[in-house]
Amino acid sequence: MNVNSNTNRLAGILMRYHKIPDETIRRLPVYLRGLLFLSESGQERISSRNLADMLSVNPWQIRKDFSYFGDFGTRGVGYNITKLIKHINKILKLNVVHRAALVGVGNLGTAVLAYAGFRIYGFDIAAAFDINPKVIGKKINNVTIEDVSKLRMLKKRNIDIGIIAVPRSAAQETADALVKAGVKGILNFSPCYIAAPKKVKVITIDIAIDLARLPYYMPSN
Amino acid sequence: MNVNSNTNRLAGILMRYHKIPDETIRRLPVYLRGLLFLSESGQERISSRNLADMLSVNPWQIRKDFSYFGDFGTRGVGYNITKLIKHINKILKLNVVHRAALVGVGNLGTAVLAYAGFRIYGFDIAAAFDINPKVIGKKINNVTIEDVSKLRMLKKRNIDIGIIAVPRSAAQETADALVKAGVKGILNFSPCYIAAPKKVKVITIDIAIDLARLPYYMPSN
DNA sequence: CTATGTGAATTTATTCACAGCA
DNA sequence: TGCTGTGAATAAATTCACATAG
Repeated sequence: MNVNSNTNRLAGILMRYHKIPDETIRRLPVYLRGLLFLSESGQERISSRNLADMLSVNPWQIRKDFSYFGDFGTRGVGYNITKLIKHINKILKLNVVHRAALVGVGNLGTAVLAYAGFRIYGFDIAAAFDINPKVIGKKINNVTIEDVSKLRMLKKRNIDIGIIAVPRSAAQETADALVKAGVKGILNFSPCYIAAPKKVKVITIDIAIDLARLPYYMPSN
Repeated sequence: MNVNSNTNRLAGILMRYHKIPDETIRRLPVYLRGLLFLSESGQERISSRNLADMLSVNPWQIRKDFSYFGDFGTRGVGYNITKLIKHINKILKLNVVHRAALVGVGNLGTAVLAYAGFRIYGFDIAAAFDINPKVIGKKINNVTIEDVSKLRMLKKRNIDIGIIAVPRSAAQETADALVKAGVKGILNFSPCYIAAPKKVKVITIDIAIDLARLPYYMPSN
């Protein structure tokens, strides 16, 4: 009993030590984007202050965020950009290519399929599905659109992420199918809550909801 | 001087009293979406618990959020849905129609223009601009695409929101043009920071950045 | 002398527990 | 009795200040 309670306490301390704030995880991709930009332009080092100015955030926020993972920088010098990119990629598990399947190739789906911005984070949209016979067989961005009934065994095809871009009424069943096919994460563009097993992470992006809080912050005259 | 300091203190107290957490503002559109859905299906009342279950959040979070604005509900009964919708719309300043101008009618821009989800919050994309002669003059969703050089005097056209869906390299100049034309808020889809005067609120949506934190939360096996 | 890394202080947000009203 | 509304308690995130390393 004493042993147990000690073990639990220890586990608690270790977990607490390793616990990364969600807000930090949310910011890491932003830092990464900036760092990749700097890397492309050939820069080798950067200080927290300069990176902060560039991204319009606070330097101490950046240092605090990085400090959760160990010593990335060199005191008096700054951060080595290449090294930092590698570190962040590893933390976010972006150091391996993630293959994704898109479901729903309408206006938004097409935009997603054509969007180049995913590649810098190591994402590859490797498959696309739709229910509309008119678009099935078509090729967009080197991806041939398949019948949605073929949506299974994604795990076998090395696909671990699903992207939902279907109408709201079909969103949940699409999610269910994706889970069944073995994806471990879902990016949902439908304006609704998606239920999924705990082991599958769902992130919902609702463009309208972000727009909806804009007027609140706009001056009235 | 004494008077001044008292006034300031009073203003401070009043402002503190009225200060709404940003996180609450972020959640209001989510509640609103759920309530609109309920309203459509004819329901009249709902309790914080039922709404919470529906949206997969906590009841006390909902009650706390609403409590910043006064008494919306009836103890022992719940909330009147219609009344609540009106209240939230007013808080978010969605009780007037907001006309928006879209700049950049590529894949993403087209999807935005075709997206019906904005309407429930009272948004109306009233104008669209592009630089490509091939699309200028075309009509999508009843909006005729204009030459981007015509992008000015949006205020005169009663447009107060700008939506940026151009390549990153043109994002900042587009924002500058929108500000000059008199918009008070900008929704930016370009993967970069946008500088704007303080009086203009900018909200950036970078789809890739949201996707980028998905693998972190996905189980490794 | 410069810029990181981190405990401590502060601020902000969430959760709880229950008084108070229908 | 049922459900809201809200102070108080807790937890989380941000900001600060400075010791520390190059």
